[in-house]
Amino acid sequence: MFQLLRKNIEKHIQLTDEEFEQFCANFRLLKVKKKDFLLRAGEICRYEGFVTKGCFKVYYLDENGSEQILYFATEDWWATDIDSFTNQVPAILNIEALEDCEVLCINKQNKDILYHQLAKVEKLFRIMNQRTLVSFQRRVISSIGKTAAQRYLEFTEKYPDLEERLTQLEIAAYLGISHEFLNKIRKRLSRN
Amino acid sequence: MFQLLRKNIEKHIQLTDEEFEQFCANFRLLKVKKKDFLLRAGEICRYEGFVTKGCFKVYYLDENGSEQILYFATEDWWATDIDSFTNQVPAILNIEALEDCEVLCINKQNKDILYHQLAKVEKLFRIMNQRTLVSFQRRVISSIGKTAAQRYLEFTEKYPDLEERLTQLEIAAYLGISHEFLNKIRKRLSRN
DNA sequence: CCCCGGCATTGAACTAGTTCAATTTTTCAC
DNA sequence: GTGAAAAATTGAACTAGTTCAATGCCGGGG
Repeated sequence: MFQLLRKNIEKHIQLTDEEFEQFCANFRLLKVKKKDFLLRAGEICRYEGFVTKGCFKVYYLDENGSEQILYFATEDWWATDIDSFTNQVPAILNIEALEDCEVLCINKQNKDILYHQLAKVEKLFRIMNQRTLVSFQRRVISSIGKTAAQRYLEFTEKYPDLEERLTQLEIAAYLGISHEFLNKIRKRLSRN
Repeated sequence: MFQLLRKNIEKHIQLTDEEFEQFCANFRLLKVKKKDFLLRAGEICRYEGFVTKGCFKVYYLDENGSEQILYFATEDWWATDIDSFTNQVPAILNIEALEDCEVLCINKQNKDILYHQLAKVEKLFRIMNQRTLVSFQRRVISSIGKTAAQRYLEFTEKYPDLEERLTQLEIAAYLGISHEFLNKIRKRLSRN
């Protein structure tokens, strides 16, 4: 559990055993049952979470009640409404468990403590934010420039494991198309 | 020129005069004429630039030769291909001047020096990345969930000054629609 | 001053994607 | 295991957005 977290952050910075101890001391393990929420839009986001088990959907719910899924957070992913968490303002995103989940959570206070105690942590999150930013920039490029079928193929190539784990409705809400149309795309593709 | 840069970074962190001197010493002013490129896809992005005059478009050029504009960088904006700049890999983005421009540029080496010399700089870019990330997340939500007309209205509300400065083609390439259709949206809206 | 290349405008025909509704299949709670 | 609910499948009618082509506009370089 914590080993997974360690591996995750050591992609970006190195920590001694003591430093990692100190790092972990600020997290606590939360269990979230399927269909329960880690965050609801309107609330202030209390946690930044590192998923160690299960899968969440992070999504925006529009005025018509339709979901736009920003990303899926499975094992080894972070999940939060960054704006709400860092600025302690009401969230616009929902974070809901698609399976029974376990998440290592840190709150704002503890994160600020970490930033003070360990200079490296500032760098860690700078790099993580940067990488996430790059992937969202690519997603914008895809969503404004590619067809639904192309975006679907990109999705399956990038996250082959996710496809089996999710329903057609969820994938459609991620791609920004109706689930009926996704069904037609799949049929078309399977006929080659 | 440097005052604009100072104001820009002091939204996020405070610097003493000496620190700011040190900060600035790593930048140099570049002039880029209309239609010239600050970066071309395929090259390695040499600079991270802070625009002090003019306007750039930062865009992806797809296999069919059509442009997807990621953002416009006018005065007080930063422009770069982050992935290419930080990891020194070939860029996928083009950065082209829409007007005669002036940019304060820092190269990778100098940026790394800054990260070492001034711990605050790490924080500065962590926060800047974070804010940019939030705005791209919102853009993804819009582009997968809203109609072209809604996205156009969002754009004009968010960047009222940009609308007059750009051509219809450029705005359309930002919204991810054809310029003909943007024209029809505008006509429809002006008839109320 | 004029001409020309790039931009805006418009309409017609088309295609991608949606909505609705009906039916089947799968899942899963009891 | 069974019944109910959620998800998948499919088709028909529709709408949003594209593509192409023709025409007009207009601003700046010679």
